[in-house]
Amino acid sequence: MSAATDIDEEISGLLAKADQRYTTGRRKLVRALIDGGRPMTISQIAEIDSSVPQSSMYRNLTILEEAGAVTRIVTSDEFARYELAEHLMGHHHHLICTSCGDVADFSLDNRVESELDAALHSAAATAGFSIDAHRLDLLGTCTNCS
Amino acid sequence: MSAATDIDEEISGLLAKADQRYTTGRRKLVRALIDGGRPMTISQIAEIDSSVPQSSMYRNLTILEEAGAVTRIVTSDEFARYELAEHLMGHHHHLICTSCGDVADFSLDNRVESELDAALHSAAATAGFSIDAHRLDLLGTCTNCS
DNA sequence: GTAAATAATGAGAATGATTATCAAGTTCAC
DNA sequence: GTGAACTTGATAATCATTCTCATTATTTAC
Repeated sequence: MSAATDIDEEISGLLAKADQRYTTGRRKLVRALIDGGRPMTISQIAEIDSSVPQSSMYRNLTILEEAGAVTRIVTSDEFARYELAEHLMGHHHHLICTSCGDVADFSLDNRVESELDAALHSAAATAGFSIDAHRLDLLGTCTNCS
Repeated sequence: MSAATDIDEEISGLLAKADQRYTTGRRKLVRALIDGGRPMTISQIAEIDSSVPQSSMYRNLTILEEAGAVTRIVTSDEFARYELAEHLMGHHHHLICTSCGDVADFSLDNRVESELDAALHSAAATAGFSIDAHRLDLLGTCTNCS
């Protein structure tokens, strides 16, 4: 778990590599993502920092995603959600509430995670599929909704 | 793995329970999903059976989903995909090609699957989250694209 | 420093998958 | 067979997201 400053530095580097600047608007988005602490929709990010116009949010979240600093996730509802990329957050998974749509993070312990990885690699090999990442979500009901 | 006839019968029952008829158009959709053998977009289904108008596809796939016969899955591209529900297909996971967007099915062996389930239930319990299902996808490159 | 060059911003228009509408066609109950 | 209730399909409407472009901010060259 890095301090916010370290994250900023890393993102600054990622953007530089992509020939992009780490502007004030982009810093605000990153700050909001850190503060939110879970994958957030555009409007949830706006609730945290309403000073960033919507069109800039979309544009800059896309740029941050292309630079590898942010991940865009699509659940089952109609809104995309954004969170800091896995190498900034640590590997984790999502609890998706099918009632309110909200998403929270959780992780599995390393033993389970690596057994799973082994099984996934062997399954992928059989199918001739080359793995970049895996994605594991739980669908159910969160504390607020139950 | 049930024969097509058994699937039809089961779907007929699911629709009846939802006060819906198993009409010709809905049968065609189910047939196309069986024939496709993987989660398909609206236009991929139309390639298999072009006799069903687009508005009916959307409407009836939604009805089939509400009846529990079909699952709608959203990956990262802009098109939703549909497949037969898990209790008709068997529990499985998805290989999602980040290059062409296509999705294929695979399964893990039962030992891994039940260890995973145990780990997931304990993680969910900690978060006070009640699990309905889990969803595990591999992101990478399929044989066609590599 | 200053001015030209280049990039980022923000307001609003455009796009496109999906959903809603509604007149016409089907099916069911009696 | 008739009428009520449901389904269909063509088209219009919706709305998250993307694009456009004039304005503003930042960098670079001198």
